[in-house]
Amino acid sequence: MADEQAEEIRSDRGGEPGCEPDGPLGVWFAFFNEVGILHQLSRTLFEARLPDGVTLPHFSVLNHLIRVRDGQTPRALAEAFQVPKTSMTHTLAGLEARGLIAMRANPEDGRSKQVWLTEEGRRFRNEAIRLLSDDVAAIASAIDTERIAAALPLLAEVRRYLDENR
Amino acid sequence: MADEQAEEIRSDRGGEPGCEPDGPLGVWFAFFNEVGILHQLSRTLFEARLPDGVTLPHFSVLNHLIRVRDGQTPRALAEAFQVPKTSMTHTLAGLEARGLIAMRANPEDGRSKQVWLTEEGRRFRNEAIRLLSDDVAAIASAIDTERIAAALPLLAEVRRYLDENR
DNA sequence: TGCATTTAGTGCGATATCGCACTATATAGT
DNA sequence: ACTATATAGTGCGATATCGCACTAAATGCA
Repeated sequence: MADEQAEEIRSDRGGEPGCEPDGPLGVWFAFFNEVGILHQLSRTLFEARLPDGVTLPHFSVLNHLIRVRDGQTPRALAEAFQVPKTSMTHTLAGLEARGLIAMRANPEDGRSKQVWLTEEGRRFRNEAIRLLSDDVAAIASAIDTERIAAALPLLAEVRRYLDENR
Repeated sequence: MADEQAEEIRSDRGGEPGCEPDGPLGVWFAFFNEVGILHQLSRTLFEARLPDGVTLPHFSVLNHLIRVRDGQTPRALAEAFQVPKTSMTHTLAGLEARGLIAMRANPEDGRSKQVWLTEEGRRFRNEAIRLLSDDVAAIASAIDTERIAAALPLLAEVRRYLDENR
């Protein structure tokens, strides 16, 4: 399995014009392929550790509200995670149903709401971090975190480019 | 938006034990966050270019059958992309309905099938590459592809680790 | 050889994702 | 001030994702 994917990534068949994305294009296709698989794997891992019914988008929103700023609008959150508004609406509904957030009218915009963490939401997020820590620590001890840290700016650059050119 | 995410990634709040994943753990959380967003952005971009109803998983399977090997089993494909069997079953059903693949009994295993590209499937995949090329080329001209190529082995390493330790 | 256990693919149903269209509100231009 | 246009959030419905359970076939062990 992993060998087949590695073969796909390493293969350099060249030759057929227009059929095989090689050179720079091939690199980028491989990159996005890796991203897709990494996303799949990490989401599966994280959701296995979170309580039943709690998804990665749930946790990510809670984490974002804590790390970045509480009281953000659904629109801002949707943009932060690059998901459609309706997807974010659905995610927030799940969080609100669990009492982890509260949605209140946005005093600066009559069309809008602000998403606020509840005390339960804060506790929940901290507990989630604890639940995820062992696995993440295991990854950190198996793979050189310095290299990941060094790669982050590049990933952010790609993200920014895609965001600004969509 | 991008600034908020950048702030999240760069922030190093330190201090509260057990509440904030910092140091190596924080780096990994940031990494997986980037991966999730990149996946979202790339999927949206690619699916916007593909014909209506054709998803990234559809294209990815076709591409995989061409680049790696035709005639693979549903199980092998599900493993390659790290998706559940039932998800792959659904994806393949969509491809077969469009006449892009044919599923035939696997002569080596009575329980199994093999997924074969049709001529239409090959043509379709080549056309899809063409449809995606302009955007990917634009990305390649904006961001140093060498750096992406240099990062690929690291991404593959993370993928391999997650795959082997799930 | 017989049988317990495992596995491949899928039917089925629940939930997540997300586009379309809409209402209410904000913004921009005259 | 008025109005055309844009925007925030969501109802609704279609499709994708995926777990559970199952049947049929394969594998491993005594």
